[in-house]
Amino acid sequence: MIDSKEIETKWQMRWREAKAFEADPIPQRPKFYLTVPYPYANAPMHVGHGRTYTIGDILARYKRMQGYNVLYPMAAHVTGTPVSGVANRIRDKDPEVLKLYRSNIAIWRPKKDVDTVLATFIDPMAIAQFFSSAIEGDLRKLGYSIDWRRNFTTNDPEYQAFVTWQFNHLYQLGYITKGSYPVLFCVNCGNAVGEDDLLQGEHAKIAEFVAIKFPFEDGYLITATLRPETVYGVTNVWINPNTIYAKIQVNEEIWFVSQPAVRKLVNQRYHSKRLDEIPGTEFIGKTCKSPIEDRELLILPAEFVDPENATGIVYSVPSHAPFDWAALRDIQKSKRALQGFKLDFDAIKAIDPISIIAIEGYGEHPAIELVDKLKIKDQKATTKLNEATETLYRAEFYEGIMKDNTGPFAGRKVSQIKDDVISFLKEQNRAFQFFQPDQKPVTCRCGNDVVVAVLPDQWFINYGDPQWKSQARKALNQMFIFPEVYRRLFESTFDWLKERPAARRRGLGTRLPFDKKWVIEALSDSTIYMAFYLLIHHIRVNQIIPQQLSYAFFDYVLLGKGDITTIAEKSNIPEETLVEIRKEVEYWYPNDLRHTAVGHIPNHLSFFIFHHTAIFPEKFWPKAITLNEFVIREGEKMSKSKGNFIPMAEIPRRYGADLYRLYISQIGDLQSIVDWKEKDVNTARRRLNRLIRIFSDASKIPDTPLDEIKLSMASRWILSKINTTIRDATESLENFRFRSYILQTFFQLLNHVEFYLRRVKKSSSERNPVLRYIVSIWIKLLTPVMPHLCEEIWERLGSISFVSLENWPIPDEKFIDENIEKAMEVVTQTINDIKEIKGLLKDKKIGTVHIFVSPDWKYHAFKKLIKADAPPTVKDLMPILMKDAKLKKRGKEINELVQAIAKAGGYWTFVDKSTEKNVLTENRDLIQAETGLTVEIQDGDKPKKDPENRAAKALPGRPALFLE
RNA sequence: GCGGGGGUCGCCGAGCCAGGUCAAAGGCGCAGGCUUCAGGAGCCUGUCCCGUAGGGGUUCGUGGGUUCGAAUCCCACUCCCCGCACCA
Repeated sequence: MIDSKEIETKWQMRWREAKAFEADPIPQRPKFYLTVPYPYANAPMHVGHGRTYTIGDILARYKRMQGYNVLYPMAAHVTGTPVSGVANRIRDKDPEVLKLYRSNIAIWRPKKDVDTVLATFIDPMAIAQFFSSAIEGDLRKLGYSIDWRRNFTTNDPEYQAFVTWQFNHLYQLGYITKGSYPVLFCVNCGNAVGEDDLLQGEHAKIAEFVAIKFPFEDGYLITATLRPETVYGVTNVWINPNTIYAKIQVNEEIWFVSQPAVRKLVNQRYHSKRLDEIPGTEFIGKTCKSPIEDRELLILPAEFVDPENATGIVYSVPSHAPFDWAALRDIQKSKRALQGFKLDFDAIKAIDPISIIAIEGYGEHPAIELVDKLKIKDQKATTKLNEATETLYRAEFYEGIMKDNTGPFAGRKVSQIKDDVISFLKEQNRAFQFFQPDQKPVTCRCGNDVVVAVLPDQWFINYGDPQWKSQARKALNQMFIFPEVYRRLFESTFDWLKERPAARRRGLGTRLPFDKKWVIEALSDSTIYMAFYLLIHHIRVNQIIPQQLSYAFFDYVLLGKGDITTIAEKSNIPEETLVEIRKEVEYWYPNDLRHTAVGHIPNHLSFFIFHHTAIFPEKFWPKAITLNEFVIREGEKMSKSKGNFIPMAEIPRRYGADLYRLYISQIGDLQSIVDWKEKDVNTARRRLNRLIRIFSDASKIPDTPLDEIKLSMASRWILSKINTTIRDATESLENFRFRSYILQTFFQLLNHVEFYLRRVKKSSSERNPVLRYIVSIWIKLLTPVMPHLCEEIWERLGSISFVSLENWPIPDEKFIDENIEKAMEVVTQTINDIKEIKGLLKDKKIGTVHIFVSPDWKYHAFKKLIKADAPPTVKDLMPILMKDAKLKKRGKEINELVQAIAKAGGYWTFVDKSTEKNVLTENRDLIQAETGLTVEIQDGDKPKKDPENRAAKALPGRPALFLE
């Protein structure tokens, strides 16, 4: 028997010792350069991650067997905040993180060593190194044919030199821009915060308000809104009487805002001097001016105004804002609400809502309608008011049209003028952008509230550059994308891609060469790294230090630019070395295929294309992308916290690499999200065990040439099957149909071979040689999926080479016999028919089945019809046969025949008469065994026994039956 | 909302691009049988409904349409999932 764990280790060692997958340029051989994403090295990978790598490896191995020189490299991504975040939290002794990382380390290390390793994790690079090498071990144990010499991490100084070079290029090309940018920010930590840094509100986004200035006394009331277009409908301003406001000086202006808003403004680059504190009540009853039409507006009290929200001052648009209407109605209704304020009740009663947006389905004042409809009592009914606000906002934004009283915007759709309104107001110095988190509370891990800060000198990569974009589109159009449905996703991504912030103030990574305060962000440093795999082992072998990796070095080796003598002198790298590296690049590049996850389309893969077109000449642009969806487990997303996480490291022990590879690659089409089900893995395991049994039996059979043996129909059938399977499997793999490939080469072929072995007696002289022939081909077909088992059997069959490096099989045409395959289908179909009839006759005792092969003339008729290639309808087919004088006299029978074809909608499988008769006769035993009946095969033209006159009903491929 | 994808016989999931042999692969589950000391092991059979002759009926989100013929093509509707930018 075969111990899968043992053979996996054995062959992994052999491959390693023989450097079987270390790929160097071989000029006379065609190359295939395949990449998959490097994993992020801050956590263990799980069974789902291996889907992409397995599919990549199947392809790599297939291409290698097809004669390509294949390079399949791997590295580790460590850039950004995750790794450094973990290090920080371990340094801070965060108990949750300590626990998590203890269990992570325990996956690979004995219990006694865990704390020692954990102690090193205060250094981010220790984490990166640990996981990077752990992941390498995991991937090796799955038998991936990776060239590990080229492994690196993205924080290695050599890689940083490469990224530096790339960004210098982008900068020179003018693709790097600078501007201000709002981010979630923790004032206490003095840093931007990401999802990982948040204690509460981890999915918070930034909401963009428009602050609008309402002239008031010696300055402005600063209101804030999400709907600046409503400023035309303002009737008054709301102030919370129960809070204290601040009077501040910003530049040359005086602003009034709530106290919490002052801090927000500071973070958003509005530095202020605090002049005074003013109770809300002091504003009430005074007036301010509307920002654009210069109308007098009364300042009124409203409790719904939250000083913590936005600027703490709200302008009122009762016609379109439910809150405003509810509050206005409250004070118009009752004088009592105004007690303690110096307010003219009549003036308040005189306030009329101003309608400025027309919208179908609503009347003059939509907010009033909604407040009435939802039976909102007063301004304290926050839940209902929020609901009404959202409904109305949505409706007005997408369907609303500005009315005539809205100046330059009259007649236009709300959704289309929003930006124009903002710039219109800005031009008149009446507005500015104002940000805050879109939810509350949002707190940093340090415990402080998170605010929005505007960073003044953020660096962007400008994917919106029209020339760059059209280059990228050109590249995309030339690329092969599979599954093809995803091309549209690329196209729409390219459409909306614009400026993208490309650097941060923290985390691991490479510093921006032209502004060293900034660290290049994790997606931006991973766009053309496929090229780096071609350099790194040369850099190491030649002991080139990072300082030698100048701009000119990369320009020469990657782009072929510059004078080699000068570069060699300046960098102190010998000319021969430079030439060798350059040759490596010219040989392997471009990347022939990138296989990765669908989720990368809107970011990494798009950047991958953009950056290649920016940096490299067209001949180095990537050729193809294939994609797969992710993996869930028993219907749920896998995550460490849910406890439903199967670490990749456990695969060899729990399943074995070959079984894993088999299961994960056939579980679903690339474009489906697949579900890892333990039951299904087991099914695959059972099938695999059957295969192993057959393989190991076959490996004991001495090699005997097949041409010395007389072959039965059964043997000819299975020999044909294996050869047509080569053809079909090759076609499947050429078209990236991995699932079909495995169905054909594993599940179906296994069924066929078992069927064959059941039918051919052990003692028969043809059985063993045929089996051995089949297995010797079969191994090769399966090597890409289950390389360990196949190597083992290959060796046992007496070969000294690696089957991984053997040639992919080519179908042997002399064995392909479609007639026999079809004939067997006729047999199977006949068996099924007999079973069905037998089932229906369960009351009667049946002992014998008479099988009548169709009369001659019907085969002739069939051939005639097929040759005519007419639609399978009675009116099309009849004339064809009626033209034939011999057939014409069988008018009635012809009609029946044609009816049958028309009903079936075409022709079923059939063979010529003698084949049909032979195959039924040869398989008499089989039919008898399957049906439990004695089988009599008769010729429909001269039946010996046919009491019910069935022979005449037989059709080609569908013999008539009589059971008695 | 915008953009992308999808609703298939209990469940998962092929098929749809290239309409006919599709009651629609395969797996899981379920049922029956065999094997076994026993078994959550293995093997075989069945699994939309009806049927004492290989047949018939009704199905592929809903409603229309094109066609001799539609799960597959067209139109409308409906429901679900994902992405929308600093988490990689």
